[in-house]
Amino acid sequence: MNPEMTMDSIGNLHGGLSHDQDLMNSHSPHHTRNAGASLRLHQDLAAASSRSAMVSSMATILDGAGDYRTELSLPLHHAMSMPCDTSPPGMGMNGTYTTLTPLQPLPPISTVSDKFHHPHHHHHHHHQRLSGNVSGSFTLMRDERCLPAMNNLYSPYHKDMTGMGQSLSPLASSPLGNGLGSIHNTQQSLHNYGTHGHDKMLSSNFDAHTAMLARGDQHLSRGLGGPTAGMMPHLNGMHHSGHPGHPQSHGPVLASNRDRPPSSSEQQGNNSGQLEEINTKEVAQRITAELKRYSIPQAIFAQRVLCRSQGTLSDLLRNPKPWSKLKSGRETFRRMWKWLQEPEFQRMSALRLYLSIYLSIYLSIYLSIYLSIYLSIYLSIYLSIYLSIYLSIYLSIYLSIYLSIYLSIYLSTSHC
DNA sequence: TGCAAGTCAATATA
DNA sequence: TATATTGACTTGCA
Repeated sequence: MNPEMTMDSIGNLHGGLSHDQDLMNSHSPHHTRNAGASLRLHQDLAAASSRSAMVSSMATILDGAGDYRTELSLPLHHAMSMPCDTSPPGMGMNGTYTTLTPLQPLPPISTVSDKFHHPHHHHHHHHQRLSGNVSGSFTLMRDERCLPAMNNLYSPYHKDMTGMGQSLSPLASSPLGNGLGSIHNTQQSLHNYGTHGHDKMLSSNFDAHTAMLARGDQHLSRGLGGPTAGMMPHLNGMHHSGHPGHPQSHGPVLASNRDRPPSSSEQQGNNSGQLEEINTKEVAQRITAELKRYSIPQAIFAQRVLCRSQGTLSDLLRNPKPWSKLKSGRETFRRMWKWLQEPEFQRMSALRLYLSIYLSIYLSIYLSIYLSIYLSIYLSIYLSIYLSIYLSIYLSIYLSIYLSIYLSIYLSTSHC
């Protein structure tokens, strides 16, 4: 895996944003039910956009997938089962609970802080994005979309994060520009390829990849801070948090905690402190919107991307805790965030691969059962008919012969 | 040892 | 059928 390729999106974590603390604080610690109006906005925007071929095929696949929930634990392809099977003694293996067992500890994002101001990184990150966003990430996702791979994404984190925020952060102009802007742009792009009603997964795959190639300039412009750079969520505003024209209070996904006193736990965990904090509410809203947009069931996303249960994901999406209150749960939000940063085709390819494997297993099982039942019924009917005809003919011949002989003998004797 | 965080699986609900 | 809720459990920390 090419570390730089995988980190292009992560690098976008650095932007001129701040944490929308008011929104975060509006949540009760655990079960405040206020998915609320802002989420509705995302959903409305999602509904306004026509679906791409990828979307329709995803929905088709998912609709036809049947009871995938019961199949999620099947030992599928190694790449698919790896996320949760490779966990140390945890819930999936021995029945005991282990918090975050599938998750490997990530190097703190903040650990890149020492490189952050390095002018060298600042000048070179454009090239890194060029290679990573187009080809590198593709290679990654085809083969290692599982969570360990995702975790591995974070090891090059340190290197590629550097300097990202400097060029990107000024582009972050609005919260919608972060998340929904991305959604809209990509949606429109994909729509150009998906207006012919593709029903098959393969065609969808092709379209998605074609669209990705066609959108290469778009991705590049994202990385280079072009007009579409607002698509990328803002990251911590280490360098541009003070931009006068870009207030930070409009829902950044990532925000700097520079302005707030670091908690004791953060001081313990990171010498440099946690430089960026994910706007969990924003991430939750965007994930919700994306899942709805692509008709991705929570169960699939939770299992495949987060290695969590559907209930956990649902709770996190509906009741995101403020970043400052999260502990190990930050990892889950990081994964959501990372997923959001990936190009659509990467997201979908992972899920699609998963579904295709599932469908193959499902169909094989279904066909085997169907054929066995069909053949048994067919054979039973065939044999019954065959035997009945055979027996009737045999008996009739046997009886006729027997009777004729018997009658001839009887008549001969009686005549005498 | 108690508490909070995080998660799961079962169940309820839309 | 997908999503929301809930109780029970593990883990980590003070």
